[in-house]
Amino acid sequence: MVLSLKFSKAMQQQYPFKQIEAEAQAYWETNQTFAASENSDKPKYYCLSMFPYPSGRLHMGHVRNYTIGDVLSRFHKMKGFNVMQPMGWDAFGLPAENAAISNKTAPAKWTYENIEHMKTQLKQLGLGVDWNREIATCKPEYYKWEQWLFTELFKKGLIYKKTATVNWDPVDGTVLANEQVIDGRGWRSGALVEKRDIPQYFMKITAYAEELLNDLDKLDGWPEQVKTMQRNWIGKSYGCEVEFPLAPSPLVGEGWGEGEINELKTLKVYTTRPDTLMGATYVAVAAEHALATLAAQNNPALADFIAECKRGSVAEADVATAEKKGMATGLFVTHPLNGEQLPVWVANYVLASYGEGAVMAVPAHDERDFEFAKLKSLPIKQVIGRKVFEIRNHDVGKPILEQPVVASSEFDVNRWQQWYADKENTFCVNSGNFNNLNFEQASDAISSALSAKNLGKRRTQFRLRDWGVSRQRYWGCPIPIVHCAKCGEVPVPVEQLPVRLPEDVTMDGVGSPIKKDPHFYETTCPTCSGKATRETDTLDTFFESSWYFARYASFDCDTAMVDERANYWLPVDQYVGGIEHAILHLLYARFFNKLMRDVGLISNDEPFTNLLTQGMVLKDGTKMSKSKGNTVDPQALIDAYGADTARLFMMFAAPPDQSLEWADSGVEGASRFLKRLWKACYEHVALGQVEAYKAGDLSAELKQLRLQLHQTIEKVGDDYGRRHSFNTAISSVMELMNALAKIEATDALTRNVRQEVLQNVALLLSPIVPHICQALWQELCPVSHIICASWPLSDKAAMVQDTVEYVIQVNGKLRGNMTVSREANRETIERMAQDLPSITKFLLEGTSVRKIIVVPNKLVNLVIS
RNA sequence: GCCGGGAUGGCGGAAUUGGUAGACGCACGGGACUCAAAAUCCCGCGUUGGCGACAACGUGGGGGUUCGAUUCCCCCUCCCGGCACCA
Repeated sequence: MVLSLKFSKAMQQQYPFKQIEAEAQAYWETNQTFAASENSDKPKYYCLSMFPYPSGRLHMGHVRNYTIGDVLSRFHKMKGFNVMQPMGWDAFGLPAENAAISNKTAPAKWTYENIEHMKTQLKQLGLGVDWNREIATCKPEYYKWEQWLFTELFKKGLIYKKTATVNWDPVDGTVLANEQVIDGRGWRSGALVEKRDIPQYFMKITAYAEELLNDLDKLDGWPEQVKTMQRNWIGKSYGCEVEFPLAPSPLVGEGWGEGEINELKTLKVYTTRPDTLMGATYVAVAAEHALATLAAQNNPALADFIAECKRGSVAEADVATAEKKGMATGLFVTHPLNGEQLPVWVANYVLASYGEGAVMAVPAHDERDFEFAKLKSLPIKQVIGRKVFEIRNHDVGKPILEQPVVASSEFDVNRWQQWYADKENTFCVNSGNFNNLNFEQASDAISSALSAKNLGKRRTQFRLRDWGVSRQRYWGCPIPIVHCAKCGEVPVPVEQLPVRLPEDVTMDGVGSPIKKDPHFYETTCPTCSGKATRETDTLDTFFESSWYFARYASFDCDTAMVDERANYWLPVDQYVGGIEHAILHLLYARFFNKLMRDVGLISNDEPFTNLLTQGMVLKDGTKMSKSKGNTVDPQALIDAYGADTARLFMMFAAPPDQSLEWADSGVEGASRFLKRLWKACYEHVALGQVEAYKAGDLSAELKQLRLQLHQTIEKVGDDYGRRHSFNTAISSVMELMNALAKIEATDALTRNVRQEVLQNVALLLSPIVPHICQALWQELCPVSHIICASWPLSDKAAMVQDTVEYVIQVNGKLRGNMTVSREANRETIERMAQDLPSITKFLLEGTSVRKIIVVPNKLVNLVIS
């Protein structure tokens, strides 16, 4: 009685979320509950969510991402793992520069203020994060080490310099990001954007293409869709290099055969379809191709056309969707096998950055070549045929005509293109010696014929290109190179690192401040001590986010990029982040992991064992993002309902990997559920403390409740651990609470069962709504603390059922159901099904049961006619 | 354009290995409580026909495989993500 008084006083009738959440968060902070240590007997579990860009305020995507990571972290802690969940800031980037210009502040100041604010917000969410390990990529202690890695890779030749094309705003005189080009114009100036070549540093990611591709097979814990996207991005293909000798031409006049033309005796192309070589009717080169430049020398019209092609953004989506344009160069090449003269065209649909920047065009079979050939009235020659199949009712797909269709009187290019895609059932036609060979045979024969003439050879090609890491921007990590007139490009020695980025700058909107700051760029050569200049470009911000996962393990190490603790924590056991990072970020991080392995820093091959790609949070059908200005501020949600409601709603609204369309309604439902849960515990505790059910004869109703409880324990564990299906976990706990609410009795045994249910509900929900569960546990089990509790085990004995429900179908339609003893044999089940009153009416005279399908413990289907 | 996804009631979603379509929640309608309202609790809620029992239809559209398809196969439409300098 004394106890009951105490509890009814301590526990308020209303659900006081503000007080509960503040108390729980203070408890975790005081007790350093989530501080991770390498000294543990438990298996380690490194749970990492993609760190945020400090844009100013938390958005719903962050709430979703970090709640998912937190649920998994807390669940694994309960399952007995030594958990580390760190947090940090992807702090360099373009938005800070834009904000600095419009707010007349320095990017550093803006960034640090945002970090402070967002950190407060993240703490309000109640994440089980080890904040001791917090990192910000804009701090010299962090970027010092990527500068060091840069110099090491530079010395190894894995970083090199070459020219690359950027978007150039001729009015502002600046390089534009693809995002800053709107409909081919600069977003501030409105000027038509031009493509411009500038020298830049590149990382040789192509040297790792094969391994990056092959190791995808090891990543069983990654979604298939992400691995497929990466495979296609790396794009390994088996094809053939073909050389088309250049025919002499009056257009190039005196220059022909001399000087640079000597290097252009042939036009080299790469094709994945050597079997169609005999169908090539022209060749096309990109506007950037050397042959285009050469042909334009004495051809002003062509020079104008090339200039036109060089207008607009460099983004591949823009290039690939542009209206097809082309111009003949007046040059011809010789077909390497049949000797025909083929015209050389400059075409805007040829990508300069893939293969050789030139293609052989087979308009009969390739859609883009066809469209271009039609536009320019170029010849079209069919070289692939297919056996014709006549489809009759009972012998579908059996070939009845063995003759190929060589030429169609009607122009049926659609069919030809289908045959091109079908490498299995097609063969060459109109191809001289190669007629009747299939794809494999023709590809081999044609490649051999080319090799014999020294005009081509088999080749493996990757679509993946080396990674350009130079940015002509201020708010990024300075590239640690010194340019010396005598010694060339000199990497900054480790003792002179970091090359610090000055933080006290004024952004005037025209170029990077460090490019105009002699204090920054004037220096001496580390090798000869002569006058020299610093590189003023900074690194792509993907550089920082490609290795942060390793730094969390060695967050305070000041002697190396990472230390031996990295090998304890790595690889990350669970990585959680947006699907929009499926290719670039995840590929670069995998690449860096291998680079760090190869310089001896870590030993694992892959950084992320399991990957959960969360779907986008959408608003009005489009991605919620600051740049689109359609964000919903989660702060209002937390203020009005508390973090637990926000967390519960985000987890309940959609499965984590699906996109989630934001809707304000629905939050109320989450809040109502927590209030009901609170009330149920309040009413229970108010009657005095009891033990959870251990033994005793239960009514059918209580047996049923315990059955549901223990089924729910199993389901929720499976939903968290294996399925990552948080929404269904929540709904099954809701169902359990609905069942509990129907039981009103307050006798001792009922109260024991109710205690058991409520205790377990607190445990099951604590990964999702940790604050309220901690408060409820204090009332339900005041002698222990929920943060130390293990994941509950289900009681197998409670789950034994002696009957099974069967569904009865007639011809696949639901017509009845029945309860059958678990021991019933098949004959009994079949007979019982046919004897059901709801079934007998379908078994009238004139019908007969043709077949009975029995799916054990599920259904019976009577097939009648 | 290319690569990868998605589409289920008025809405978010469930159906885990081809086996009861619509769990759970929201919204809505009705009722209880209240002077009244809010909150809370109870009941109903795919569409069509029927007083009803019930029946037919129904998972973006079209075809196919199967005793049985939201689930597998083929074709199409629309929407979303990525496309190398947004992060």
